[in-house]
Amino acid sequence: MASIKDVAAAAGVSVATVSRVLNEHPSVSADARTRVLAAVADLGYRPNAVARSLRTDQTHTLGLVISDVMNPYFTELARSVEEEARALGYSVIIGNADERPDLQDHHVRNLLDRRIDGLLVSPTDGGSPLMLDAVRAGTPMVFVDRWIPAVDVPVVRADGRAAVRDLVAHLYGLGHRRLAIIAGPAATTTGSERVEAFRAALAEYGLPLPDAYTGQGDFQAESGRRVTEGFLDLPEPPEVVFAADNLMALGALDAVRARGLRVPDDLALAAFDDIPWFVHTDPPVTAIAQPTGELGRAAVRALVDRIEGRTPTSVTLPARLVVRRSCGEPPTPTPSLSPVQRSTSVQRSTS
Amino acid sequence: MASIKDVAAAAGVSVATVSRVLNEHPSVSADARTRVLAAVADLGYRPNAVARSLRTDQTHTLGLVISDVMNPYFTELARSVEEEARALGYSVIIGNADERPDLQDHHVRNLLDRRIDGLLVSPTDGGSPLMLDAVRAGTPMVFVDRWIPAVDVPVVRADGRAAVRDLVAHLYGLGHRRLAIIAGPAATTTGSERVEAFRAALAEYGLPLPDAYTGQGDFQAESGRRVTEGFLDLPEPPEVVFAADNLMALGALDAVRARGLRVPDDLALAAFDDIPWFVHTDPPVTAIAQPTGELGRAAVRALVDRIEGRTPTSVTLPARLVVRRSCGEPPTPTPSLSPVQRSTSVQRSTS
DNA sequence: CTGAAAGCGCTTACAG
DNA sequence: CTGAAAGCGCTTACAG
Repeated sequence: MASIKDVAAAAGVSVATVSRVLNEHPSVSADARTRVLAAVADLGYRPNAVARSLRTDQTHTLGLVISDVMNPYFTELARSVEEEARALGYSVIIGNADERPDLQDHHVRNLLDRRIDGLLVSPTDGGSPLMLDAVRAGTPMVFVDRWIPAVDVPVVRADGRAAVRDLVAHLYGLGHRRLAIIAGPAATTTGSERVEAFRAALAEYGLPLPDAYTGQGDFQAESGRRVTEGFLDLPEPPEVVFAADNLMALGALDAVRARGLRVPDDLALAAFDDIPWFVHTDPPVTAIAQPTGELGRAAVRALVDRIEGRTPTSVTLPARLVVRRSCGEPPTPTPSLSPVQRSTSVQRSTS
Repeated sequence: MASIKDVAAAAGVSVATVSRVLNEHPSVSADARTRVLAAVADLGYRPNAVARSLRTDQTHTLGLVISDVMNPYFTELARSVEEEARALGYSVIIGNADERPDLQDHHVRNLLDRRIDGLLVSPTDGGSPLMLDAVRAGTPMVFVDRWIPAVDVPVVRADGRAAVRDLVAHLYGLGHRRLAIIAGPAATTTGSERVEAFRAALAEYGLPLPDAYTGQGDFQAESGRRVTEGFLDLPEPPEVVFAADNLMALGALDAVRARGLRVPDDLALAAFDDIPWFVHTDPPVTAIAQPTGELGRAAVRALVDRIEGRTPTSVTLPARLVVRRSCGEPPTPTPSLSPVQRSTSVQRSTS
């Protein structure tokens, strides 16, 4: 592969001059520029980004460590992150932690070794020593979706509290009184926040959240299945289950179906995280939607601000309830033709 | 950040010795090794992968360019690629082409500039000059899923022909005679192969595939919707639509639902690519499943073989039909409890 | 406007 | 077993 030396030789100039035209440095004669450009085209020369990074100490690369790529929410997040980063001149390397702290550390270490300019992370746990060290060492970092308390890092996330309250109001209005939750790991902020918001909202209606109705999941489908089976085995099963993420909702759907029961007749279901497929499940799932794309973009902007010396700011965006059919909602005659706005933060889904 | 010089100074040895213990070179005295290791731990030293890459001319990194991350099939492929690569000591950088040739080129160029050791690609089109040049220049490359004919690059893919024939037999057996297809882009191998296989299978039953029943899609949901609407507007609409990928099937589902019609009663549906959600849609979708994880792993093994000087081999794995309910299949009393093996390559889905 | 030279952080023949 | 030195491909003050 041609190097800058080859180009210099072909153009009859020094490597310094080649470098200058490549980096659009103003002081290069028109003549030199033309000859260099011709040589570049001729040799099909492409600058070696590795060498450039070593010299300039910047890689123009962002690391993104997410908890689970197979989760459509995170896939969409990753997509919007890459888009915004590309628009700002950065590329991104994704590390998939699969909800495993050890894998998360593996990726953080790998990314750090590659000297990425900054790190976007949605922590799987409460924060490993490695991650804490990285922050302390001054690595530009921003948390997305999930965060680690007591660490001075900007966080970009959705606040689901209002939407959870809307959901509980919706369920109560539908006549449900025995509400259960499949919670995420308590070590994650989203895991604990969603149970707390749910519990608080229930309290507003004088409803309890007994331990038996609080299942411990891990944000993966299998745990949703397991917890739901436990609920169904109870002497008095709940009337509705709220899954703290879309994958656990999928597991819940599985569990109900496996017993030959039906949603919502035998057990109603609502989920945190809205995804395209929820429109097409049987029945369509009532869910809380996050402004995923906007979260990804805002997170990148914050990180790039930090990297480029500006002051990054934390961002909190609202989530909203999307009502469909999985909670025993009265059927809409022509669902696709009459979208009904229920309130500012509650909307009936179209299609 | 501490460099190898700092470690050398702290351990009272030369940088060469530090490098040797880091790379587990045998000829280092036990004493030197201990002192170096202590210094490394002390300083929290981590080798700079950028510098190492520049020097050794290898990045231990694989590039993966896929056509669409939001497509669950490719998400799963990416996941298995990363897993196998990690097991073999490589990391992977994913480029999402979003079915856009220009974006695909952007990523290929970016990856090449970063001097990745090898490239895994699922081409969006017939092959850009850039990609062809890369092959010619000797960049280790392997195609996954889709490939470019007339280019001497190993390809790892699934052969869907037998499964498509099984599908047509299944549909014929169900009484369907007017079968339509939502095809993928003709410029992609999977796009053209699936129509051809479908047409050939229909021919075996003396069934035609009229132009009106051949809709041109682009593997994205929106095109599935548009094509399906066209089918429904026909004086004599088809009885069943076969979508050449899961996203277009989703669009088809949308279109049918938007008209207040139902699958399979008004229009039956089958899809190429099986994904977890198809079990939970209304109705569960009959689909052709690829051995996605195995494809990803085999592709990585082929690429790493090529990189490390062994001879890579192309791999073709069979796809198989998974029968569910979207084609008017007779309902199974307890679907989850009685999985029925229909033939070696046709199975009735559990759950 | 241009080039010679230093240096980024490593690895690795070479000599001892 | 160990170190001095060269060199990977760039960028960038410095001098002219």
